Amino acid sequence: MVDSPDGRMEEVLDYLGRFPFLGLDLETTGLDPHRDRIRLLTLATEEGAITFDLFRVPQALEALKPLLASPRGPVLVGHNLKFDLGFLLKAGLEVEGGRLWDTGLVHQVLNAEARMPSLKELVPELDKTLQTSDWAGPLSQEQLAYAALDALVLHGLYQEQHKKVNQRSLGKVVAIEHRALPAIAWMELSGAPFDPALWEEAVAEGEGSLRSIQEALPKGVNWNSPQQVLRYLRELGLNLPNTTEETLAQHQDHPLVAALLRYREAAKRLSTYGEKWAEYVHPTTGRIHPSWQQVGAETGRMACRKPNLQNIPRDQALRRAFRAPQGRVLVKADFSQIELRIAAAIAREERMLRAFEEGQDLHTLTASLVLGKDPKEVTKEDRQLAKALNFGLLYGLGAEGLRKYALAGYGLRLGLEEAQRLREAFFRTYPALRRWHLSQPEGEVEVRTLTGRRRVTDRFTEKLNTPVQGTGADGLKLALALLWERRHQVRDTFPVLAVHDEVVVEAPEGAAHAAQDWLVQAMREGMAEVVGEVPIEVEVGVYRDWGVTPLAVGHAQ
DNA sequence: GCCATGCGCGCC
DNA sequence: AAAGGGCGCGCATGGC
Repeated sequence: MVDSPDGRMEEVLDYLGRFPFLGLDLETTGLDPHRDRIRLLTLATEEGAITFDLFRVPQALEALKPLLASPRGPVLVGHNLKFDLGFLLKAGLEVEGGRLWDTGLVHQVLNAEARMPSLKELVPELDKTLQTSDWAGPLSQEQLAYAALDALVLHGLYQEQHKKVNQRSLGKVVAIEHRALPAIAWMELSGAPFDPALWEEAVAEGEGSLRSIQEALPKGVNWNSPQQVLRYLRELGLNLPNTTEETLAQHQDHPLVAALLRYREAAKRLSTYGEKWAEYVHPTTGRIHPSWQQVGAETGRMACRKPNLQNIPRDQALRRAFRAPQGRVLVKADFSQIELRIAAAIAREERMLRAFEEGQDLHTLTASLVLGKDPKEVTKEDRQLAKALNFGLLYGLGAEGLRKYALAGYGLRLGLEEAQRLREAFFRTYPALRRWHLSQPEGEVEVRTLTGRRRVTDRFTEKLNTPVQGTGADGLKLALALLWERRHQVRDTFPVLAVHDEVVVEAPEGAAHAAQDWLVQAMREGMAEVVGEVPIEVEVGVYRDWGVTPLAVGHAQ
């Protein structure tokens, strides 16, 4: 326990610096790095733990900088390090990802799990009752022992996980996760800029349209209840299997069904994207700090919660509420058709690869090849159809599925035979895709992304989708990692959103150009590292807000 | 009142 | 031969 400033600090640091790895754990006065403070910082070696009481020795943090924040040094082992990094970052201590080992993330990578387990789940004998005790006042012996034990158990876990990572050849993936980790902590701490007044405007308009739609619907039925809707429609003589948009879309000619569809859209807007959002604005930063889940999907994709910023409607009225503060801008960049490129690389589909190399529009190409038209004669509708073919058939959609998918997703009505014919034409056009599908083994197998991320599944469609979606996630994480590692190339610039194939950063208006280059280079290099030979295209623009009000547009290949 | 589940739908 | 995949959240419902 280090609870008084004395001359031993240098000695202690010297001692700690000689170990290959250190368990790291913070006890804080709360969960919010913007409001709460670090009380204890524990570093554990296999010999024992040293706990610094930062209330009594605040200068210890500064003294620990050379040990914790230099690019080289002991591996820092912790559980859910995003939490600790948020507090350390807030305190001005920047840790490099190459030195980290997060037992939570590694467990998720080892088992392809979308949820991070608690440390208690990995070390059942651990007693967590003190975790939520009062860490602001005088500390009991039990509390001190708890802080030390938490850090100590990490050693055993690290050894165990390290072995499994090597056995399953997951070293590369684990490295990607650890390099991305500081960037994600950074993004969460920074938060997204949000203007509640603009949001409220959109909400008010939504309320108006909901009211007018409600007038077209009979009273006495809860239109939010699928059960009641189904019963009502049956009384009208419409016997439907369910009330999904896909089903209802086939009866749009019925005025009540049409009104119901409009009601659903308006109601969704107001329930999920309504008044509640004011609560998410942080009282001190004035921004929204969602919880980014680094391994949020079994494929390796990220997820986002409380609130989810990855499913904001594309409606400009809502997106413009994500608005940079005065004098600042948002730079938004996204990968163009990234999953198709990755699929083409994995399946070695020469025709697709050639099209990408020549800079062709793949949806137009598919339309022209499948429909036997000159590319110049491909209509907007043809291209829409090709989009449905490309995205649906790639991952194992059947003819019946294609019909529904084309109708629900693209508003296109196809007959079953027509769908069948298009499906066959698609696979004749891209024979390597067919071979890729046919080459999938039966039963439970492991599938991997191009970086080696692993998932075990027995489902055909997951065998196809996981390597593609997961490789995209790997490339995006490498891009985020590069932003962190190259953060000194820019000033006052940081990531605020990551949406699967899109990254948004915030920058001073005068530095927009530099921020754009920084972002585009990281995205190109990050993705290029995982896909190899396929060209990567990144579309980028500078805006006041989330892609609504442009200042300048650029293009980089 | 709390909690789990199913349905439905926003995004990629 | 056939099989899109991945999330989070709000509401309704039913059990306690």
